[in-house]
Amino acid sequence: MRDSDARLQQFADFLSRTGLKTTRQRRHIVQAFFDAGRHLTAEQLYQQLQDQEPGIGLVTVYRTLKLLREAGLATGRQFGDAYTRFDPTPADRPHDHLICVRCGRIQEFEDPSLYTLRARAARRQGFTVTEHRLDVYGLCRDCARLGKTGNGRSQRSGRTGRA
Amino acid sequence: MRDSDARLQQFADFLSRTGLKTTRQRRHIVQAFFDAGRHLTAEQLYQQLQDQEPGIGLVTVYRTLKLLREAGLATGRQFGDAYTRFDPTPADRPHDHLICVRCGRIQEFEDPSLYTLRARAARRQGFTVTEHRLDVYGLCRDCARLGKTGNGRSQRSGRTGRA
DNA sequence: TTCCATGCAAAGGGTTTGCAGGTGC
DNA sequence: GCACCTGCAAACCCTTTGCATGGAA
Repeated sequence: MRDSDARLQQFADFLSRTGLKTTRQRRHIVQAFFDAGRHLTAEQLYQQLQDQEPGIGLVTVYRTLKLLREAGLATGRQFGDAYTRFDPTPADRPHDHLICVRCGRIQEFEDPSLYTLRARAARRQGFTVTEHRLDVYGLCRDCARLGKTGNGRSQRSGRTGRA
Repeated sequence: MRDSDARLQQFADFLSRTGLKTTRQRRHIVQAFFDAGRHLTAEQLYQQLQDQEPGIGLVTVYRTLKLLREAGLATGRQFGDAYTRFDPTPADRPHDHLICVRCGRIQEFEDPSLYTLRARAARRQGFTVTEHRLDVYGLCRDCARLGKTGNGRSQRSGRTGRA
């Protein structure tokens, strides 16, 4: 049984629990979402679906992703560009991101000591932590190498670029 | 001499260096920006300017903030909502944020060990770090207290809320 | 006097919503 | 059969851009 089948079941449970319905489109979207890679935008997921099940609207993809978030099965993130990117949760352990500012590549990492750090910061200011988001920007190995051999500039697109 | 005067001078230098002009509007916007608090949206800065110097357009505020970023004097950040928020840089030491998911309050903190952490994560994957962004979400002291006495729900507005 | 800057209105662009017809349950 | 769902088009909303007028150097 594929991993996505278990997730699909969880989502179905959420739907019936909430009085909503399990439709053909929702099944396809959720399955594609959990089978797909990480950090997908709604648009990318939509494109991917077109190949296997044309006729599913982008709007329905957005609506289903919203439900997935409400069900606690997906997380939305925003990096430098205009898009919201989605990750399955808690598919794996929580993780943070290294983002290459040149090619846009996104890699993940995990560091338990971050939990100590965030708890310490929060305690000092009377905060109660529920979650965090750490994005580390820089150059990936390949782009750093290119930089040394004197190559060009960023290839990113974002509308509201960072700093 | 106000802190903002020094910054204003830096900005003026940037402008002339780049072949751009120091205008009345830019002076007002930059001064207001450096005199104001942190994490302001373009809209908030615009509102603040209306009081002291009506007739400055929101568009000009956006354009000036963009120049400030290019000059390295401002940084844009995006938290959960749809807005880009701006901070003077490098006014103080770099810092990260605690965001109350209930009332939207934003507090700052700084933890040097984060630099060790991010360097370690990057090294493992061959990344070269240039900067990072850590947002910790939770409840501020006041909202946590309200929560215990059984009060209502979030007051945030965001269009593309997180997870 | 020459560009650059401003302000208005309109366009961009990702995401959400209204509505008429379709479909789980 | 009653809600809920879908897909289209249109609306939203923050941000950017086009254009004609105004202003710095």
